[in-house]
Amino acid sequence: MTTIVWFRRDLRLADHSPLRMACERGGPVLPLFIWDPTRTPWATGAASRVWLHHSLHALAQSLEALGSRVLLRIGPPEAVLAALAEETRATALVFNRRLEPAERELEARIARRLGSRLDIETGGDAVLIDPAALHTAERQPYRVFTPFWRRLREVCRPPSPASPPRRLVAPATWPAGATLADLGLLPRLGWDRGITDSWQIGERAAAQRLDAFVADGAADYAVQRDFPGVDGVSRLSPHLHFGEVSPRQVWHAVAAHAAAQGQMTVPETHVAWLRQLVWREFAQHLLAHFPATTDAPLREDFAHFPWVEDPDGLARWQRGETGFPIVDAGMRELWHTGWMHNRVRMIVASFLTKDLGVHWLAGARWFWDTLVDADLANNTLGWQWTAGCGADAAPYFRVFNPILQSTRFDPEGSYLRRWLPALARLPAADIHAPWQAPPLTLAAAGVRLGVDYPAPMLDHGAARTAALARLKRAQP
DNA sequence: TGAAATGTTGGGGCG
DNA sequence: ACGCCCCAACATTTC
Repeated sequence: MTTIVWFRRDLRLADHSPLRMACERGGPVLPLFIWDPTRTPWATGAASRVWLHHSLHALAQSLEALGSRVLLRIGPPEAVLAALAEETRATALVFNRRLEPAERELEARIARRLGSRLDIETGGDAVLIDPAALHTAERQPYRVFTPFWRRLREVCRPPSPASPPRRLVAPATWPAGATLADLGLLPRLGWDRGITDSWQIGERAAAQRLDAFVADGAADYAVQRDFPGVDGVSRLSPHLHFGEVSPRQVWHAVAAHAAAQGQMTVPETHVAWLRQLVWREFAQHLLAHFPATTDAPLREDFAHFPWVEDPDGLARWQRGETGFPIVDAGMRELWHTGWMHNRVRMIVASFLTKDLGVHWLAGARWFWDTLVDADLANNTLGWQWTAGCGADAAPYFRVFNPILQSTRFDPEGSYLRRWLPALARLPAADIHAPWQAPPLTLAAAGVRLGVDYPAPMLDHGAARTAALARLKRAQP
């Protein structure tokens, strides 16, 4: 009668459909997490592994508080599940579906291999609304965000989140499993301090962050969200990626906040933030409909685009040594914390794909390895959007000016100073483009260009012209 | 969720 | 007083 609950990117107990299904079936519940080190492509990146380690630790503690555990196993999921079903004489398997191409193929293999032996039931907690349930009047998938958003607001009525189970029936005997350390998720060299210092990981921390932001931060989100030097965004993305909180819970937290203030609808102040949650939804739907876009451009006219081969440029971008402060600050924030403000993500992505002309996949792979919120759907959408080859993509001529963006969105230079201490003593007027600062100002601030901080690696005006020429040629 | 080039307007300095 | 020019501010077009 045992039901296996296979945890994937849904590392929480509240509002967890498979867990609820398992409880309703009665009988023992066997929570399971599988780590597959052989997994390719888009194997979990290094920063994400750090997060995963701590999130699994938190999940294990929560389950222990319910008199249960999480069983850890290592290997290809279909083999692990088959062996475990055999060992435990389990009768059912429940899990949440995922929308990434490799995960959907995996689910299909599991259904073929185990469907006759196990009662398999799945949940769709990864999204607010199933991709098949939201389409244009011509029954096509949406490729443009705004109509997607409008339609979703009309039809999407996600059910109220479920409470976590109060207790779980444990199996009579626990099968042998791996320890968390056996998974080898933490790096040998201790570079993960920046991540663990920057984040509280796990379901409880996610709930606290959500509650705090809905109560205090969301009202100012529309105006604050573009300023990376201001604490104006929720930073919920890694929690959402690992399913420490579900999109449904976010949706309802906003609605509940409105109701508590006597409003029937979502307050206008919070709409801008929900809109971002729906960008995540849009990305998931796009990936479900266009699975090849993780590695190939959605727009066919980009199939043979002349990307520039520039390993040195790529390396300088990765290390935050381009000489453009806003770009370097972003790349250093990423390296240190595993996260980057979204405005700055757009700026650095534009710099890589337009100024340097480097293939968007190189950027996508770097983000994949270094972001704690690395999410295949979001990452694919974001990079293709910036490069101009994706859904609802930026028009080819949209090239961010890193100096202008910096002056506009970090006018005092507070973000730059935080991540580029070498420039901290420069006045606001000179910090965005230090190579244009008067020599006396540089000297007074203790900045020797090329020594304390790099000289700019290129001329943005010339790079922009070259990018426009490349891009214009690629247009249909 | 862009930026630069180009066009237009109107206030103010100045001869 | 008047016309001229400059240029900031804003609008429009173009890439």
